[in-house]
Amino acid sequence: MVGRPRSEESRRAILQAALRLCERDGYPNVTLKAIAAEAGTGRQTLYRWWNTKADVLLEAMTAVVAPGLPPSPPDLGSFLRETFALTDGVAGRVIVGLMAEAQSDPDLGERLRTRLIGPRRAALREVLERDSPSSHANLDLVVDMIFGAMWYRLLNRHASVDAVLAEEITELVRSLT
Amino acid sequence: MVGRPRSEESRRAILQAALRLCERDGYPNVTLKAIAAEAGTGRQTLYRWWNTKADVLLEAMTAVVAPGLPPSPPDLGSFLRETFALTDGVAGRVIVGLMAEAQSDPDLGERLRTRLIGPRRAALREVLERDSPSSHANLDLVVDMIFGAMWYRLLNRHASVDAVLAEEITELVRSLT
Amino acid sequence: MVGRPRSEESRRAILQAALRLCERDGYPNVTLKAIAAEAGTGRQTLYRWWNTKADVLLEAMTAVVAPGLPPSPPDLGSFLRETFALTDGVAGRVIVGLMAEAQSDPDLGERLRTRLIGPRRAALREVLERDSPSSHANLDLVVDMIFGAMWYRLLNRHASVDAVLAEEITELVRSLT
Amino acid sequence: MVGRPRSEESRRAILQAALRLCERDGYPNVTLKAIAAEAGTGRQTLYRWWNTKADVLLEAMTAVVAPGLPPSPPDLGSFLRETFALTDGVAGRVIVGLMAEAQSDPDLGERLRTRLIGPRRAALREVLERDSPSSHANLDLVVDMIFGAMWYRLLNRHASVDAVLAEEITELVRSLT
DNA sequence: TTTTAAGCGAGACGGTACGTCCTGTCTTGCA
DNA sequence: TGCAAGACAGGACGTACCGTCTCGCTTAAAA
Repeated sequence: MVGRPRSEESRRAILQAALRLCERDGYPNVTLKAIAAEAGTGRQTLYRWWNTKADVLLEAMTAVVAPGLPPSPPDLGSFLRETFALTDGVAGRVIVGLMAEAQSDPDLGERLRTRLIGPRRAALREVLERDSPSSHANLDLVVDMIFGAMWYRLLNRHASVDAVLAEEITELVRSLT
Repeated sequence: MVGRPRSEESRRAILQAALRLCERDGYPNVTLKAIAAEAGTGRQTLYRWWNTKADVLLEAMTAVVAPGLPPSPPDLGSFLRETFALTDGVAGRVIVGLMAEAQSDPDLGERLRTRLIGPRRAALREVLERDSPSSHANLDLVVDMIFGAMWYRLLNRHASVDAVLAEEITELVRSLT
Repeated sequence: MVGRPRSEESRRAILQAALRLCERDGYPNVTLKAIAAEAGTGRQTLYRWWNTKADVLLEAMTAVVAPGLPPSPPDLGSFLRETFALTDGVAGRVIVGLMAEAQSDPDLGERLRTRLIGPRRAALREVLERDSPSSHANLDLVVDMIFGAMWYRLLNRHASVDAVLAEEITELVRSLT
Repeated sequence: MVGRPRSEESRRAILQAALRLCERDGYPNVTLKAIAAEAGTGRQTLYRWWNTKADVLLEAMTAVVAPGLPPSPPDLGSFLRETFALTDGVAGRVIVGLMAEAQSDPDLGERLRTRLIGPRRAALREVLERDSPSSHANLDLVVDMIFGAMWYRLLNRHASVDAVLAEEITELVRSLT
């Protein structure tokens, strides 16, 4: 038997409620109970489709972040500017929260790499290959150092992740040529 | 009047128990209750001297990590090799857990920067100034990119933080000259 | 919407566990934690339906004591014999514990009077009115002195509350005629 | 060797602090910790001389109540009036609290009977023997019923323990003659 | 006069119950 | 069969009090 189909309305309500609460309370202070309450949905409905808070927000992120990214990546400067712009606001807080949670949940780490981090690495690689052919030798290292600087600042908050950083990195990479 | 002095024995037992449990269960799965039980101490004793799990482990880290670091930093290669070596084992797991927790606890973030991250940044800066004078222009950016690569790999686990990475970074920095 | 209904099974398990522990350890040594554990129930389930240990045992008493009492009270002698018989065993210990606790909890005192003590007073009054019409003048005082003697002995334990006491009181009341 | 003698000042401070807190917070809400703090004394000093809260207050009562009682008991009416007058205020609350606590502490019950309840029973007996010789037959029962009515009202609070009650009891006892 | 042993206020110690919160599962009736 | 509601067992949270244990300091009788 088939029964009643899944409520698309509930799904959207849950994802939006999750983002709203992350914005208001910060990722780690959000609970599944609160998400369900905020979404006006039953708790079981949430557990039926996702297993953890991280699952919910990972889906919310892919639904939100993906559209905001350039389909065919332009030059390094714009790529970094656009990427860094996305880390401002909820998205940044959530993705940092997911990364933090992944430290104790290897499966989540795997999904994070596959669905969020990996594609961004590939995109940066592509841009670098096209834009700065000389750095080919250690391309992966350069990718690590660029995104590393971003993550390091996002986590440690000793400096901001903004257009200035994009410009400085672009210049430094150009000097590698 | 003075009252009974703090038990140094309990203090050490708690710090060691905390590290032991982090090694066994992973930072986020450790509870203050379990630390007290493992240390054979009362729960109130723990709360008397620390407020949170993060406080306990921050103190454990400064007590453990500090002695393992070179007092006067040598050349860049050895500095990175020794630094990266420390991230292997419990210390790495704990410091990543602390960083994750700091995302929702600004005060912890501040203490982390002051007591752990900041001093390491200063040390790396010093090494770079002495070792690679040409990179002075963007010294802070270079520091961000080096430690960024380390953090990025520690968190995302797409590659290891080891002597090979130290070597590759050293070479790349030399090419900036 | 309705939600899952209350578990009648848990309710009974808690009431019985409470009585069992009172019998084993004595009313004041029973804790809500231990009741929940003994009943195999969660602590929150207990707090959902009752606020205090006294509430649990007040309900347990009304469920246990009420059925053991004569519906239409017979002559004074049998009334006292049956009433005194109930004070033997757990019921006596629990009701004394409740009375003791009511000294620091006025609301509990009120509930005790309404649900346990008051009805017994009314019943004794009725018996006296029918059985010893001459004592009408100070009926409330006589009630106080009869039940007072019972409580005084239950609390101070200088003598037992048994059929002998019932007989002696009956004779003395008859002599008031 | 002898060492420093006990501080009589601390002893008095503790007893007074205990009574003060009983008046303010009610016997069961008073803790030994709070008594020590209120008395400005160390906690160990308290434990050195008494074992429990009940011990402290039992001593406070005998020191306070005893002087307030008639050395050679007069007629029944005045005896009851004076006795009932003592139950008003802290003394009543404390003695009820002690009686409540004695339910779970047989040793305390024994001390209570020996030092407080027993002497009062003996005094009432003596008064009755002199004042109402006819009730000799069941003297103990009459004592139980008189003090019982008092205790019953003190505990259940359905009526006050005052001069009116003293008068009513006196009349009723006279009618037994 | 000096010892010396006990009492003193202060307050940390290991332990345990408190009442609250969230987790993941379950059981209702309605759609 | 999905869904909102909400009760269920379980377990960590941070707080309070318990009775015990050191501290450094009095205090007064014994040496």
